[in-house]
Amino acid sequence: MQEPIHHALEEENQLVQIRLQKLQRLRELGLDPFAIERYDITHTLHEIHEKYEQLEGQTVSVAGRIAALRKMGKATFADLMDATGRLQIYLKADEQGEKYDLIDLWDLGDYLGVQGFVFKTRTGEITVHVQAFTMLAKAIRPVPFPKEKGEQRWYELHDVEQRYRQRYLDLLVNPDSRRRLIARCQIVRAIRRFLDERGFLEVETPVLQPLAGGAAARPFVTYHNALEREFQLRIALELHLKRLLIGGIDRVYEIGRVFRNEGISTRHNPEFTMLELYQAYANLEDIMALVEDLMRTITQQVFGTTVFEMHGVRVDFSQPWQRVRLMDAIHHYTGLAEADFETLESAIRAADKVGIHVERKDTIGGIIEKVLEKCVAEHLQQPTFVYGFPIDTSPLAKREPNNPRFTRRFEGYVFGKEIANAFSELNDPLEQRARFEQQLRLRQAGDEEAHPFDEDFLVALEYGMPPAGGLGIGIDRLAMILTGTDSIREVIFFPQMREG
RNA sequence: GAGCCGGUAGCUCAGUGGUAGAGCAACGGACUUUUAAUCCGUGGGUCGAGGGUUCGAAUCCCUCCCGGCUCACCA
Repeated sequence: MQEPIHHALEEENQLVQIRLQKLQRLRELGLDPFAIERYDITHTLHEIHEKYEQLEGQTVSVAGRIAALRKMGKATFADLMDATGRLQIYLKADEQGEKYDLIDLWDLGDYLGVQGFVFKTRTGEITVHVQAFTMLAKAIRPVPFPKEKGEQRWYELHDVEQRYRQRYLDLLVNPDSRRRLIARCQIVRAIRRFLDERGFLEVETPVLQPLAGGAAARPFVTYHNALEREFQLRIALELHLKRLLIGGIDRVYEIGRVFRNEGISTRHNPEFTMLELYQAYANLEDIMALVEDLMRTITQQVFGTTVFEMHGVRVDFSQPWQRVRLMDAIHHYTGLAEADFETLESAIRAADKVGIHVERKDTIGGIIEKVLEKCVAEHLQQPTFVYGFPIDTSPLAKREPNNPRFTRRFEGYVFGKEIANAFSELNDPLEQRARFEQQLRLRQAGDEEAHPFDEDFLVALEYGMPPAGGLGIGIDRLAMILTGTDSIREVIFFPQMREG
């Protein structure tokens, strides 16, 4: 059953009723704000501040939402807000005549276009002295603008649930949220610019796939009516981008949404954004250098600094990253030696020593990665590449030539959190087939999240893939780290919520 | 999925068995360079939903819904 549709008009809410009456009054006066289609502005609100020296005394036209309103008898001050900032406006009763009474029909949140001259009040605030004004749209629900003084705010919209469900209000009234979410978009833009300048081609690959591969995760399943078959939503970008590498696009990337049918938490949203890139003729060390360069460049571009701080830890992305072999890191932080992970039995005993519960489906590599997550990751506060991942959890990476139980794969850690995953990509079709077969055995043994066997991809590989380095970066987690937040929901405009 | 915490006015929050409150916002009034404007006054509530205990429930009990945190899951 669908819920009955609620119209604001039907609401008992007194605050809404009052605003509707004001709207009605405006309409009776022939000033219907919703009849307005355009309003010519000469400057953004920020530009008035920025170019004050030239604009002083000049007539300008600006528009924005009323974010504060201070009526003091026959003089009125209001703050307008647009995407670029805020600006005070000033009106005098004797200049406005009977139009001055229209101010009584204004509410916080209404859109106003004004024309007037720029001046400074005696307290020094840059202000537009309004000669003519037009309401451009009305808010018929109260917009919870807080009281502000400088950086201080009172009665801010705090309720996390409301902030996520009604993100538009959060953006409007919480400058921190606005900055954080915009920063995320700028990070993506900076990454694109960085890769484009280096000759990478941005592509789009299918979201609907017969078999979602390229990662270990449970997919969402959907159904195509005309084809009368199920499809899965992609869980990674990898296998299609490699097909493009095979097709001769030597530097390729995609920034796209992937979907994993798993739990929701402060670090997990069922749909999230991945960057994956592939560079022909490059190896793991090239990708490390690329990550260092990428992080140095985008932090400088977006934040104007390469220095970041979180929970009291300072990192500087202008510096080279540390490089440590995974098994060495485990030895360093747990005392466990590589030899302790030779067999499944010994690996289980080793995990037990450091208090890690091992599940039936876990492989040696799975156990090693658990040790990494539980015992090592938290120590990797400074930017660090951990390399040499176990083969059974890295079915798409080349083997280390001298140590075939491990692969040419690294993960990048910052502030104890993984933000990058890269390999020298496995391009041997025979070995790839064997690795998929191994994954198939894991799946048959009950590991729902083992990599699926993708015959179509193997066929492509058999036509020849160049040696290549590949990289995956979780954009959301990168944004979390660079904006200093612990919740993925703070860097996603509309995070997944239960139906409320 | 488990544990803990929370849901009261538009917003932020008090209120642990006895007539639902405060600040801000709203409304009315005063005020022609204010800026958390100020001053005087007024209205505003399905206390998340349902059930129970009780003379009496925002408050105690049960069930459910929604959210947060932690854990589990999730490379």
